[in-house]
Amino acid sequence: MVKQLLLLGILMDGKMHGYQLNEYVKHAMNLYTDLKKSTAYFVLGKLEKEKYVSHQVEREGKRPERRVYQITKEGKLYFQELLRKCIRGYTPATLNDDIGIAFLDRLEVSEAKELLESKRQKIKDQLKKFDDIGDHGSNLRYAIDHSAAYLKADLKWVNSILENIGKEIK
Amino acid sequence: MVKQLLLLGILMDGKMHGYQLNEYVKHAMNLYTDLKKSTAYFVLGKLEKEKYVSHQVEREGKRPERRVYQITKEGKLYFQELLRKCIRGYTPATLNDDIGIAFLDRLEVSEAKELLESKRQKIKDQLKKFDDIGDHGSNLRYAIDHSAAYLKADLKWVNSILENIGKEIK
DNA sequence: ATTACAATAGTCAGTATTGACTAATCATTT
DNA sequence: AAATGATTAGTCAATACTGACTATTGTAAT
Repeated sequence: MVKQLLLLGILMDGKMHGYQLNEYVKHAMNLYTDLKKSTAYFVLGKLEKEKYVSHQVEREGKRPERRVYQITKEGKLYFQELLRKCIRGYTPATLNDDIGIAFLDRLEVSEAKELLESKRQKIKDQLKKFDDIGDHGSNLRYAIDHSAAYLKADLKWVNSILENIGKEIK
Repeated sequence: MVKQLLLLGILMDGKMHGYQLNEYVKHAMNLYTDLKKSTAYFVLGKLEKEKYVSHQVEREGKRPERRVYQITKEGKLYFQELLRKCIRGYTPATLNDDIGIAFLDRLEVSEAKELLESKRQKIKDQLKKFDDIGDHGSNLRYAIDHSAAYLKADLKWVNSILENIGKEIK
């Protein structure tokens, strides 16, 4: 559903062929979702079946044929609907790695510490990447800050686990 | 992979039949992942194919037959492997609703505000639920705090969008 | 005695997602 | 002239996941 919104949103700005779409997603939208090429084609196919997008076949010089995708009138309406639903609703983030912590006591304390240090380093590396991103005045700014906030929460989380891991027996 | 870890981890504490497993997940593990019943059976089937779990058929009184699942020796090793991978690695949380914000300018400011208010209320409701959870001394505490931290980050995120939404033209 | 609902145990068809693969053209290097 | 790698445009089999459905037994209400 998010992926449909993403593709429709891009096509709202004009027609595009497959490669263009995928490159655009990979470079300009990589923060929002990691949409694989094959998934993109699948979603496009679905949107086409529902008449929300259409395509014409084009060819430039001797290059292989390519499909230029275009949003339809119904598609534009559907985009608005999805957009409203997405902004009105709330999908809490899922805690990906926490399940491991639930079973932390199955490991020896020393090993657990090492592994957690490794996780912490990865979080720090990610965080550094975000610090290196300069000023995006656009509303990409919100997504960047949002991601950074999550990363900081993750860092605190690991730190608090590391602090408490030794002193279970008080 | 997280789901395999979850099921194996539960089975590490003893054999269980399907219903028991699913109820346990639903009540004790609902914070970690929302594992559907049919997914649970699917994952169990896969784990069984790989020889990480086995099952015997039991029956109590005239109740329908049921499968009692049990972790194998290889399963215990595999659990350790998954556990290490899960604690060592890091899977950043995905920004579910941010894609909507990317297209926020396709809506009128007044409507956008209303929709965002609605989202904000939902976040607040969630947050309230977490505040109402008392003291869990166990390592469930970490997951609760982690979730609450994400929710607070989400709240700040929405607030900052709401604050800036009017004054794009300066 | 009957109705209704929770407990019990799963199946299955359909949807979503991905990794691996194919294939042609063009520019650049060697 | 040959090799290499980016550009271009997808397909396909396999995997993962879910909602909707089926059936039986026990238990409490009416």
